[in-house]
Amino acid sequence: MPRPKTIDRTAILAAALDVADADGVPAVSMHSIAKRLAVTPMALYRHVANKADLLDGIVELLMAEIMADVPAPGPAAERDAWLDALIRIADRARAVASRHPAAFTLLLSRPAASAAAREVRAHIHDLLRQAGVGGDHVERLERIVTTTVLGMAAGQASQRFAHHPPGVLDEDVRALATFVTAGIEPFRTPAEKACP
Amino acid sequence: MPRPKTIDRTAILAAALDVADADGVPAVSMHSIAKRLAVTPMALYRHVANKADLLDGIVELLMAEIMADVPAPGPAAERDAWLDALIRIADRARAVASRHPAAFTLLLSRPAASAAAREVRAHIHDLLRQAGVGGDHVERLERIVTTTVLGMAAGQASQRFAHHPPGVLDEDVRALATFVTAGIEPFRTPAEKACP
DNA sequence: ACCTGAACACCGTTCAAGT
DNA sequence: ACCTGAACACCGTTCAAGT
Repeated sequence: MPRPKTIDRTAILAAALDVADADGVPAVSMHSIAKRLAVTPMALYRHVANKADLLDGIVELLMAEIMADVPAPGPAAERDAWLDALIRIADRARAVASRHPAAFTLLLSRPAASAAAREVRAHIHDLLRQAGVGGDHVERLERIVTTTVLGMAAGQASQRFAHHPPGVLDEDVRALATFVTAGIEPFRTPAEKACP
Repeated sequence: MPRPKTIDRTAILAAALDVADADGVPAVSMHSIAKRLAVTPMALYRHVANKADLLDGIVELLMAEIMADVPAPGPAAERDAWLDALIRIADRARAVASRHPAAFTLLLSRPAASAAAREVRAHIHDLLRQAGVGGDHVERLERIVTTTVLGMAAGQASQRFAHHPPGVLDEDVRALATFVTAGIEPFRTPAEKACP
């Protein structure tokens, strides 16, 4: 006579994200999550392999949240559509970072091997190809661009740049877009380059 | 009759870095460090405020190691000297990251407010000014460049990019240099720009 | 001044047991 | 199948005590 299921992996990850948002990543523990779900710590091990798996689950959740509502890249409907799409993903990353400032740091400290992470990578590969980036540079450039965008979002959200005056964030975002766009330029096929 | 001093902050931080290198950041604990120093955990609290202070100390150590042997920027002895200097700092960051892959992640998750961190920042500010970056963009661009360089070094060292084929690291480094150089370009004064 | 010892609430994870 | 309970070694940090 099997018991009714009271928790599942989704509920556990959601609770973990709640704890991280409320009390920081160090407060994320099997005990604290279990308490929040009104369950014994050991009950979690039926749905989560161990704590590392749990943290990776949070990363997966954040990645999925970044990609939510981002349409798959069409066949380059308009010229420079790739740039708009890239900026939209960066904006979403910033939004997610400000909603989950503490948890967001995990994105840079853990390998991004989940399905959601691979989806984000594949998406950006497509965009870079549309931008005319040569095949052997696509993955390399994706790593660089992703690191820069996620790193800046994490840094702003987690107060790593606490020393700099607030209120200039908009300008920071614009500068980042300019930086990334110009940084990609040398990797695009000559046909796309312009020099007035 | 005061006791002879058996440990100091420097020894504690060195031991902490050893533990992180050997067994990962999660293994860095007051107990594990104390055991390594043949001392009671409580003995550490005379030299370190708490665990957060200890982790910040590791960041300080890594920053100092990055800046070791990097000469202060002279008055722009040669044109494009700034680029060589910037690349040298990035190379040193990569070297430190590969020596301390686990601990290096801390650089991106904790505020860089130590004296050593401020020194690195000031150094890069000077280099960017030499490159002709306008005053109101210098700090902004330093944050972007630092995030990109440290983020890539951390990602490579900590296997965050484990999915990509090994052995292409040299090409990755060259691409990163190209990307950063081109990304800075739009922020330089018109006099320095060239367009064949 | 500097370190020890005992103690606290908390942590990840195990094993065996209950329904 | 799913959860509980007791137990383990470990964790950060306190307080009072030793030299």
